[in-house]
Amino acid sequence: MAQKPVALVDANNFYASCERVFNPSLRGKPVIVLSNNDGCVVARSDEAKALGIGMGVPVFQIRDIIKKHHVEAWSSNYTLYGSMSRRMMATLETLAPEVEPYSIDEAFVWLPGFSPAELDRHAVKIRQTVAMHTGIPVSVGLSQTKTLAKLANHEAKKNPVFKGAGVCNLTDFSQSELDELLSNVQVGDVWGIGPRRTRFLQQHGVLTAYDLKEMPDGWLLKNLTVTGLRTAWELRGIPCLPQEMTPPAKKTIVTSRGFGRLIESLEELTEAVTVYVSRLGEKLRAQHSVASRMEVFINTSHFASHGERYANAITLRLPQPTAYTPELVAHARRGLAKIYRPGLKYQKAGVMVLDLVPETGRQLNLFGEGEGGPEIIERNRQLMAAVDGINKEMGQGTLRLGPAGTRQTWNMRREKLSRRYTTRWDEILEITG
DNA sequence: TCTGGGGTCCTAGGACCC
DNA sequence: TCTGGGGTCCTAGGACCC
Repeated sequence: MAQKPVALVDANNFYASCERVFNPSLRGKPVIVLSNNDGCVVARSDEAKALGIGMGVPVFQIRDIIKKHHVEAWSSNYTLYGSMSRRMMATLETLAPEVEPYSIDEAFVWLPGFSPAELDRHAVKIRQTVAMHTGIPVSVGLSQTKTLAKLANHEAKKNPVFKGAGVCNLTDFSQSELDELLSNVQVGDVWGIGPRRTRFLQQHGVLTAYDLKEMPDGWLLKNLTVTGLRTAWELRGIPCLPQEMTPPAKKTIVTSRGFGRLIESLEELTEAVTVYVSRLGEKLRAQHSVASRMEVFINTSHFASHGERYANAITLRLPQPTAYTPELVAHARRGLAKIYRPGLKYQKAGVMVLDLVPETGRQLNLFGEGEGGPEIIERNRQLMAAVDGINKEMGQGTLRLGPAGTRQTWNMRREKLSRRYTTRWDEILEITG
């Protein structure tokens, strides 16, 4: 039976490419994008990779390279990247009926009924159209399963045979040609095989994707659980991973940040947690969910050479499922006060909501007292909808709860932030002649 | 001085029940 | 020495992904 070909379309060096789209002077130069607080490298242009700058390295360790080679180091600008991602996905939607966005910079695209030759042409068209509409370069990998499409995409980026075209189409490979290619792929480069399993597999003589594919099912199940077994089947061309056209609602949502400087007082921690909970409430309401449980966590620095190390978390069961920010804030503050210890220098705080249920499906506490009443819940829901609407239109944080504080001197460092070219009128690209 | 943030799935083990 | 057999629910931790 003929299977449905799937393409993995993945942007090249996405964040660095986004910065270049609006700042052409960065083209041809080594560019890196930094994590929050300008801590680590999270994206690198090809030129930066060629300088030996690794993924995830702390910036302070590569100061010399940055200076010597005039590396352009930019703070991450997720507002910009999110907007560029939506443009990219919208473009893909025009090129194929079945698109599954997988992460901010990649999507699975199903192309039912295409012959291998048509797939080649369509992959080229995808690359050209995305480049034309967004300015972002992408690579395309094609095969019969998601895992093989991922692997093909990796080949399109790394293997000299495919790199020039930026496309690797495995759909017309014979089994022996495919085996040949798989035996040149390190087992650790297979999607789903992380550092831990790579080490384990190598110890057992399983060195390549081909070796993994050929292992007996019983051995795979016993040593790599059912997830490893699925990976091997996918390498054999048997789809085991579902096609998810509409993203399922999230089951947990987290908002957490490291601070721009260490903070000690409960007042400032409370201020930060209040801001995070407000953001969390927005995310929760955006997917029309309410939360039944909440976790609050704080910690000091892992790396502090002085000062005591401390990390703690508390889980609260909410009296009834809610997405009403003032209620979430009240619970978060209560939890924070319980785990706060004075005299420590805190580096990070975060809030998570768990056991999310659909807003419409919640159990209303019909006979509960006061704040639980259905009319009040409905009024609060409308209030939040109004606040979210205003913030969406006027910019995040335009309207917020008073006690969140306005100084926020603990906010993260972003020393070299590009403008929000695509989402803010006052920061739109200017053409000067 | 300086080390990201946000998710999912799977399994094992304990508490508790009949 | 030996000490039921299920079943459910919950949590913690591991492993992986971007």
